Amino acid sequence: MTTAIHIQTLSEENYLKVIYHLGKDAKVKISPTAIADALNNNPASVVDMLKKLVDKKLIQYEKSKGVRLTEKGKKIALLIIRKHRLWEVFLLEKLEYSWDEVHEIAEQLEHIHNPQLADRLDKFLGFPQYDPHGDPIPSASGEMADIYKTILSEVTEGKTCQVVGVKDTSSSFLQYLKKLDIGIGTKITLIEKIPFDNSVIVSVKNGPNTTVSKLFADSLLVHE
Amino acid sequence: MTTAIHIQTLSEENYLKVIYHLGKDAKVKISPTAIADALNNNPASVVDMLKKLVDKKLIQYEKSKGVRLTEKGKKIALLIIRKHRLWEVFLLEKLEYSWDEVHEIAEQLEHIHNPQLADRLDKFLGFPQYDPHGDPIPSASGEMADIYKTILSEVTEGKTCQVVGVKDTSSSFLQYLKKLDIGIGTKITLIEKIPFDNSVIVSVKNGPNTTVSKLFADSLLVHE
DNA sequence: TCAATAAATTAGCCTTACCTAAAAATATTT
DNA sequence: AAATATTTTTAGGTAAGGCTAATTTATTGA
Repeated sequence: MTTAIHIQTLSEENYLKVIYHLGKDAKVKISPTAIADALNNNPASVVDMLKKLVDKKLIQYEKSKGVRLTEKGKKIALLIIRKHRLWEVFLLEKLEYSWDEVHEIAEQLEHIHNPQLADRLDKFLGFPQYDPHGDPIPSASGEMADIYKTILSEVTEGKTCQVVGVKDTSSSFLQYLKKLDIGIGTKITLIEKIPFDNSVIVSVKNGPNTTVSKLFADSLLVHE
Repeated sequence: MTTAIHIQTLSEENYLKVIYHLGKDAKVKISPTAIADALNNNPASVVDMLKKLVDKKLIQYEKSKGVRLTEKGKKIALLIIRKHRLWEVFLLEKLEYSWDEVHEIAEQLEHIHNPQLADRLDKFLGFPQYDPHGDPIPSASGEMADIYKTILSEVTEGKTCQVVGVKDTSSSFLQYLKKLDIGIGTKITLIEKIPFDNSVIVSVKNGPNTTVSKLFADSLLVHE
């Protein structure tokens, strides 16, 4: 049976995406209010839309259990997230946008509909596993790798990690990164943590040791 | 004075684009009915929208003169056309879509908003001058080259031209093109036209002479 | 347990961008 | 110039997807 993914409206897609994300990072009940907060709109509007999504069999909704995506809804949500993250990689790597600019544009691009688009983009980009914020890109079949990213300051002494993103996108931080020659994919070895002020001694690209502050180490997202 | 290009709705952008195109290929009066035909909607709806566009100073409308774009409206229309054609190049060259698939996806992509997007895409693609249908890509400043494209059968004997697109996107035609090793940018020299059946003798990439039918020569778009 | 508070829902409105049907204005023919 | 046809415009309506305000239902905690 071919479960054709019918085209959703932009608004429906945003609801599915938000519901997916809310369901991810906590096993809590997903309420209309939570969705309204995430979408920056009104709970009353959410209730309307939830009815529509239930009718379309994209979600299940019982006051007791809150909102849950159906398999169909989850599939669509994951495809949107897949497209979002792939486009982010494209914008950063090919169009030279910066980390803090890609998200907003990807919010628009994720809604472009075409059956082959995600897979072709994926191939063109060389099947990236993570987006510029270090979040995993769902596979064509809708599987998503675990998120291993942490902040540099939590890496074990002696371990080498790879930069996947930043938590701070201020230009002063980004300029400092540039000065240290750190970008996405850069390998950093954590040499030692200094207990006194929690600063961290690292080696960038196996180069000479450098000391960075706790603030810095807290702002850099890495994969171990 | 910075004439900020305010964001238009998708619908407004489509009106501006259609009005631009209608104004291009004929010096005729652009009427609500003509616009309705082009957009596949109702003249009554068009009249509504024309009022809105007049209010926004994107068009001028007098029953006597019909609709005309203001400078502001023209600027926006050209930017949308620029994005459309750049995305078409991207889809064809980078994502390996075929000539007949790119238009529909570009119809969506042309509405992605970001101040730097068109220019960055342009640079990434190597500043292409024409899209896969042989239509000129407006420059960043909103200038558009003339359209020199014609069909192969109208090329002068002895002249060499370059393939810019196809008029027929049937798979039988596309397969035949593949067999003849003809793609976008391929150089073809028109050796001789046969009066009897209007077939045409050509040399592809300065290779051996081949004879193609009038139907074929009418279906291939080229630049002289 | 029962008030107090918070969340969910309903009811009624708004805007956008369409629609149809009818009326008004223009064009075209004869 | 009148009659006919065509366009344009007006009037009133619809579906999406928001909104506020009021009501109902749950939750909490005293």
